Amino acid sequence: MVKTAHGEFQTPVFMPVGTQATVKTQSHAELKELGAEIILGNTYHLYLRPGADLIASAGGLHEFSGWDRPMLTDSGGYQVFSLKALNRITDEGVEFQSHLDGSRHIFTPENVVEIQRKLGSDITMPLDVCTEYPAEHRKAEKDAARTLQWLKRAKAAWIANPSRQVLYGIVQGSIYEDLRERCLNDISEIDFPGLALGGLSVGEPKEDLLRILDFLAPKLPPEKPRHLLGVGTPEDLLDGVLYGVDTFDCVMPTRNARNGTIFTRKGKMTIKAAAYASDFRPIDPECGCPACRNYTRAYIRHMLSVGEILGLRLTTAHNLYFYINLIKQIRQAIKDKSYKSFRQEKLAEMSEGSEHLY
RNA sequence: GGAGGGGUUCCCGAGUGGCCAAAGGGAACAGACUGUAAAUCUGUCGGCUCAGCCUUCGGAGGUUCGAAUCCUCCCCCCUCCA
Repeated sequence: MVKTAHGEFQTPVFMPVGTQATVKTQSHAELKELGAEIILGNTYHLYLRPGADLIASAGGLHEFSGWDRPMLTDSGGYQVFSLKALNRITDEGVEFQSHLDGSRHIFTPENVVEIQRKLGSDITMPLDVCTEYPAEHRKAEKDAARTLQWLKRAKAAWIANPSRQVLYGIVQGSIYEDLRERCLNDISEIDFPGLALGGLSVGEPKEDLLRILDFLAPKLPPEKPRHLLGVGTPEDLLDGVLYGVDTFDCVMPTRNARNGTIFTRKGKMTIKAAAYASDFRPIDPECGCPACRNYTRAYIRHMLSVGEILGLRLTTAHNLYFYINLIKQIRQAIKDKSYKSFRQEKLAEMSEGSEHLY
């Protein structure tokens, strides 16, 4: 259980990504119905539009958007990675050009704290350098050292003007155990209330992700919540929990939904496939989501192929329901002290293939 | 009846003697997507025994070393005039 200024949420939890203060295609009422307890917004995107001051003048993100449950904002560190062609990193911070109009901006550890203060999110992330994959040890080391300096400055900025918001630390270090360990040790001296693991699932082999999680898990402070940034697939969630991850965020369920990939208990289903054109059954007869309760595969496929918005809404609702429900089942299994066998069963079921849903 | 324009690979549409199995777009099909520049992107898209061959640009015939492109006749569509 994690408490925030806007209520509490249970862990482990999956938070849908709502970059621009909206989880694409879903209303807040719908998100709640799907069981979303916390959502994520993005500092970089909201800073550019509509602007932190405007959101502050509305009273913060919660007032602005109408979402009254907890909210986490990512720092823009990921955009340093995903929009790297548009920015330049220095010790001071990141000089970047807006992907919208090319205008120049500077993000520093300090002003990213300040911007998020204006946004009023409950959990905030410091500016970090998300190391790309593959990266040589030297490069990863440099990024990690810079991230650490930025974390110290971010923490100092927060202390200078404390708030009810919490500021997490972020562990970088790419796929190198020595760097991950050094990051963790250095960060522990700064005393963050929660820790995020960054720079994972950025293209590295799955075994590297698991190796790093396995390596870090016993070294992480047990009393502090652990967030696994940007991860992942349903299988990743099952694995992450094994290593004590408390919170996850990922665009996968929402983005893949819009692109026609549906997640089911028996694995992925590409609903746009011709095979479903005249399949008048629900996606999954055992799923309780709004799409499965009321619509057929053929109809959902039709909605997507003709470009109707309802198709995007239905697949998004299904995937979020699937992720959130999976997490709920995980919580129950943990309560029942049967998580390891639960995980094995789930992984086995997911590998069967969606053609075995009936 | 007269004048003009046009029929191209599933659709739209470029191509007016060789570099054309034929631009581009769409559709279709397959794949990708992990702190969202994403309702996006990539690939395939006549057939085969696939570095080659065969069939194809309304139909038939002809000119030419070579034709979707030139000529003749025919069929169909559109616009304007009567």
